[in-house]
Amino acid sequence: MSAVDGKPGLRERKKQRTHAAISDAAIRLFLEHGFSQVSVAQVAEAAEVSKRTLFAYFPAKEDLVVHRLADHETETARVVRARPPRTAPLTALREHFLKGLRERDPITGLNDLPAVLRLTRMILDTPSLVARMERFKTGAERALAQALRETADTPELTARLAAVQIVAVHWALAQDNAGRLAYGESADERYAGAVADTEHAFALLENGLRQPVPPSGTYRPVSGRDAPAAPSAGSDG
Amino acid sequence: MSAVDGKPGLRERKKQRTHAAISDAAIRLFLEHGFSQVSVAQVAEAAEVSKRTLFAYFPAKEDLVVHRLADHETETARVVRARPPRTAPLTALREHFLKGLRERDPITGLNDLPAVLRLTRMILDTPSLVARMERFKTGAERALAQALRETADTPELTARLAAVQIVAVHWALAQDNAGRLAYGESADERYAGAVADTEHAFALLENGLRQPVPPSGTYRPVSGRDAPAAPSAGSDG
DNA sequence: GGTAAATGTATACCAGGTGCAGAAATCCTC
DNA sequence: GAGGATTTCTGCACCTGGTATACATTTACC
Repeated sequence: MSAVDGKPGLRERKKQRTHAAISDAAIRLFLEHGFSQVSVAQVAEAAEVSKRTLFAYFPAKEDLVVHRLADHETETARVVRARPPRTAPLTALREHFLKGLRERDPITGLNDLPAVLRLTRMILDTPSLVARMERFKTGAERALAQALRETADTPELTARLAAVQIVAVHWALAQDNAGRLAYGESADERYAGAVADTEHAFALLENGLRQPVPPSGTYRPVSGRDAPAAPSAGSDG
Repeated sequence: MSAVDGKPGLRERKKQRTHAAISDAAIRLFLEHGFSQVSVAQVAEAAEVSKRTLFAYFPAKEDLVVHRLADHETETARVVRARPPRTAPLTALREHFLKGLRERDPITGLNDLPAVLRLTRMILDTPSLVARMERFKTGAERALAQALRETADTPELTARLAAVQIVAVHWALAQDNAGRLAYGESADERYAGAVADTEHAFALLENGLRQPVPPSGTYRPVSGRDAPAAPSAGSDG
């Protein structure tokens, strides 16, 4: 017929449409009735596809949900690789995370659009989905460690250790934000605190856990609180 | 009958015996044929128990393997709580991990008894078992964060961040050791390197990632070496 | 010794996931 | 266009992990 289309080819386009159709049906059903309440057979039926085909597109039920987050697996590594010259990896990562907060990137846990909120909630409430996210963490650690080795001349072990710390902190920050939003706080309300916590967390990464870290310029050694003077901004206290 | 026995009670003893019987049969079969090659029905049959009873003792197949590591979930938290007065949590944790290395505690990855080695290998090679271990990590993080809050007056967020970093580093060190032993190195050969890496890792935790740590020995942070004088001892290079 | 509670068993069942053989669609070539 | 090669989809049977039900057995307690 008309060879107007550029490259993709009908087969390829159809595959993408099927992929999207299955994913959409799955998310819709899961959000409506809960992840464990919906069987893959029901998802397949809703997507007008056989169960066998569904598993050809998604290796497991959990992937119907988390495949959208797969891109983030290499995000930190990409940020480190793409950082401006003479910039420390940690600096680039902090700026990137702060940008994510500003833009309410769901990966930071600071997006309160109803759909995002419910999805986040569902993931955090479903052990098997959390487990799948952990696997992403592992992948992110590996990719980040490699990026540190290749672009910052970080020795093997140091790169690995730095990577696991950084990924763990990222995840903890995001989970903290998500938890607060799930609890009812709005993204705008949470924003200032999220920024303060992020700065705090990266300061901890940079300076170590040895002594309490100065929250914002003023250094308080051992007075017991490393939270800022205005307690409502950060989350400690 | 004879009320000779002290406290346990027959029922209790029988339960413990059944528990052990199931676990032993499982480990034996898994080591012999591989985790995924053995069905829970086979384990139940080998333990002379019904499948239903097996699941009454172990909530999931993976628990047949990892239940022996359940105690370690709260280990770091206990170490922090039991530390001597005026000792920093990190110091206590470092000493404890070093002690584990000396004693070839399997949790450090530095035990090369054939049985331990094969079990470690099996766990690391089986995704679902690794996932189960990750859940232990999460539990360990929570417990450690609480211990830090309660015994070191660490503020909420700081405690959480410190906990995830510490647990991640522990795990990374252990996995590195286990990986090397699985690769053929002996525990005794690895010991010096493991100690050096541990010191390096804890120095990183204490002092932060700020200044790139020198590849070999020129940089001495505060006290003594965080990288050994002989570069071949550690793992960076 | 008898009885209630706990524990174990057999059976059937559900859901996730895979293997297989064949139907159907797409692609490529003429 | 027609035809065959190739890929994809489907229906089906099947396996395994895990659970619900209903019934038997053991243990503890009086």
